[in-house]
Amino acid sequence: MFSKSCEYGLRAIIYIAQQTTLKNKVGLQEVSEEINSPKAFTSKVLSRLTKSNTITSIKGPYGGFIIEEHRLDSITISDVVRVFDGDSIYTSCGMGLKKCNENAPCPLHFKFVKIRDELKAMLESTTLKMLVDDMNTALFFLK
Amino acid sequence: MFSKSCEYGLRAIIYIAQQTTLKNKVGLQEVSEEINSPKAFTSKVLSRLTKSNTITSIKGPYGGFIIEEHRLDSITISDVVRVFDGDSIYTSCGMGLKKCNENAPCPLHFKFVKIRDELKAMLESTTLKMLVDDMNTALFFLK
DNA sequence: CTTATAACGGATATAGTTGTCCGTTATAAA
DNA sequence: TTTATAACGGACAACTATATCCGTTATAAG
Repeated sequence: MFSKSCEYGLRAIIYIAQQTTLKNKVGLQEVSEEINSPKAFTSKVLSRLTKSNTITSIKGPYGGFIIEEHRLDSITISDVVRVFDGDSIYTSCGMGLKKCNENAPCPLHFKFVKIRDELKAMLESTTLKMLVDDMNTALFFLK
Repeated sequence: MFSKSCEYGLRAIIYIAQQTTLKNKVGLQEVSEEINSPKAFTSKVLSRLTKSNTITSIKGPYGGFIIEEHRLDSITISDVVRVFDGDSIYTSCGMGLKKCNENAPCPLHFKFVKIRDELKAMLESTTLKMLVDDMNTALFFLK
């Protein structure tokens, strides 16, 4: 469904979001341990989130990664997915046709669009804040 | 969403199904032209569909590929997807956790399962016969 | 039986993704 | 100003998916 980069990115940003609400700044080492991901690769992943202005990085001693708290309810899962995988998940044809739309549909087009739109709605309506709140009321895992 | 192999496989089998209802046997050359896919690679794809007993191949002159007509309403899109991509699309975690289920869920698990189940239901309920019938009542494209 | 045809299958090439390594840059603390 | 720390960034390695090439096998027709 999503690329590995995107999967690590989702797990990482949710962990950072959670720690942000606890006023903790976290480093690469800690993130990769807590989400069980390869450290060097996770570094690239976090850089992409930083360059897309989704998270904030602080260099040097006592540095790390944070998310500005007021942004937790404006950053959605869809935002993160777009950073890594673009919008292909929302637009690309199920059977790989370059040009497939309601005017020139593949045989699966209309059934596919229905599911795709629901996925899109779910990802766009789910914010980091909602997920962090969920994690405070029940047990969820990131590794 | 699906692998390239799977995408070619879906387009190919729908084309073969359509031609089967017109009593036509089709060859590799024709299939790859009609679905706009690389010929040699499509050969591998069709071999997988043959070895999984989804389509039938006939070697030698006047050979080609067919689908036994009585099977058109028992072969689903899901069957084809499983041949190429297994059942990962139905079972794997959205954020890549090896062990993610309702007892040890990732933060997206329950929202994800909802969409996944709808996708599964759609793919499992869509038969080749339904798609071929659709193609007789409106214009659909395979390339 | 011979020939032409078309699927089959093994080997190899290419591309993209995932993953590692290591030196550089920024910066907080002493 | 020096030192230690942690993110950054470029190069490269490994792996997987995609794609091609070409000889082999089966078989229909003459």
